[in-house]
Amino acid sequence: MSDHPPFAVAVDLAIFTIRDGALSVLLVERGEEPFRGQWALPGGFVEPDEDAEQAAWRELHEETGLESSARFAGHLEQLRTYSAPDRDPRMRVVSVAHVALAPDLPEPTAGTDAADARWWVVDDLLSPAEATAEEAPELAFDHRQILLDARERVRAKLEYTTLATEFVAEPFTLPELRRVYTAVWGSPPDLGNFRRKVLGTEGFVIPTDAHGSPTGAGGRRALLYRRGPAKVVSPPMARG
Amino acid sequence: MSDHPPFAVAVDLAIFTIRDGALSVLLVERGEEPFRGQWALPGGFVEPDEDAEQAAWRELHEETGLESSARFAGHLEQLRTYSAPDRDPRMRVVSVAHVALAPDLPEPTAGTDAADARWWVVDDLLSPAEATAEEAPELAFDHRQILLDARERVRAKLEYTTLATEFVAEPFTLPELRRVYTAVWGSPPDLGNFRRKVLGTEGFVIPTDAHGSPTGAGGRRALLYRRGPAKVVSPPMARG
DNA sequence: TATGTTATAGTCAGTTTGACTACAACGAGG
DNA sequence: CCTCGTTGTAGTCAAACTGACTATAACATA
Repeated sequence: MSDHPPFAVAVDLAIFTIRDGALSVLLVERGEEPFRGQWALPGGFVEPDEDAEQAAWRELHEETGLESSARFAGHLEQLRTYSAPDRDPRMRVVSVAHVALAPDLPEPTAGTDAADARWWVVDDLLSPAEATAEEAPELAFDHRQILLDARERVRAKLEYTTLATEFVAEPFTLPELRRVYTAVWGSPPDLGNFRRKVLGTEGFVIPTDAHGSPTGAGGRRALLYRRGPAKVVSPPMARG
Repeated sequence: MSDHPPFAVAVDLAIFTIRDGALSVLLVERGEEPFRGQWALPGGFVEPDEDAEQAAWRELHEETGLESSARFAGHLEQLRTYSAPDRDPRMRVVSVAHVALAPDLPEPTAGTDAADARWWVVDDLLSPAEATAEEAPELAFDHRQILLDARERVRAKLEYTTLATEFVAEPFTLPELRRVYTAVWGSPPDLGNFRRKVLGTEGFVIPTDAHGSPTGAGGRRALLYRRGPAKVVSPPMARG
């Protein structure tokens, strides 16, 4: 075994939500060098007395404006660790990236060291033929790769878990839940088969006896459901 | 954003192989404090000019005795990062754990700072009613948890990927491949259905025209196969 | 009240599964 | 060299699940 050179350890977050039917991610405009003025995933350094997950929760609360008092409804999990020696020009920084997702997150407030913060449509950011720079800026550091990995994680997890319910506020309707899949996968799952799968999976959702509100576009009002205790969907739901 | 306190960054490896029909993992006996004399996953610190994956490969070669010259046949992937503040009593160390697996790994040689190194049966180490201390020592640091997570990763990946082929040396027979599933899952998948799934999944295995050698227990000799290009199995193979 | 829109229910052929049974090929012991 | 136990291979069949539909009920809005 050799020496143990000092590293800085950071967390970065890909915070997802569904806005206007599109999978969206929170980015902050950097107010400091390096990459000043560029957009990046929110994040920060791990403090001496916390682990990476606690740091991620702390950053999540800071960036979304939900102070620790407010109970955060949603999901946070570790994605993977990025550790290329030159990923930060200043110094050696390894980043433990996390994925978070939640319904109904408010417009963010710029953090202390961020010039600005807003939601972006993920597919715009990652489309190969990048849209206009207005809609798809280059990301700082290796955050484009992190975002790619994070999107794939969420896409995959919708297949074999009940994670989609974390994207909607309770109570919710099945059409709302289906729109989550549509946003994340890019195309809607078959309506009838989707219902059959969700309702046929024990503990995926729990029916209530209430009906949703008018959507503004007419049509029958859907039943309202709550999240069930089930976590896995087996066999998985097929991706379009 | 605050300061960035210094951390040490290490990698730990859960190196799996199948020995005598049992999923086995390589442990080293620590020759240094802390946890001197206890058994631990092999690992080491990340050097200034390498990323975590490179460090993991380096440790893998060192610990298995395969020097970089010898081509390592197997698989290495990142598992997750463990960062509890008190996980190492000496100092703040975050560990990027990896899972490796390979066929036919030789008896290990003790590394420079390890008193000893040998293979252990994973299920013995992790069984709730721990067997005798001879067969199931307590692991140093949080390595029991890492090993639990690593085993679950391998179990899960056998379901929906062709990873099992990384546990056998080419060319291999289907019964050999089935023994991998038996060892990892704890019970054998149905013989006929297993063949149907493997042979029916395009690119899982490639048949050769050669037959295996006598097994010593009589019986028909099985056909030999090579790994195919397919990486995923969809729908997954059912576990037990 | 008419009309378009949306949720819900049901159908049906084709595929995949899980649990079997039958057969073929081989090594070893008499 | 013939028989027997062992192991690999092939096939069967009902049950479950899927993917692609059609039909109908329940609304909101005009």
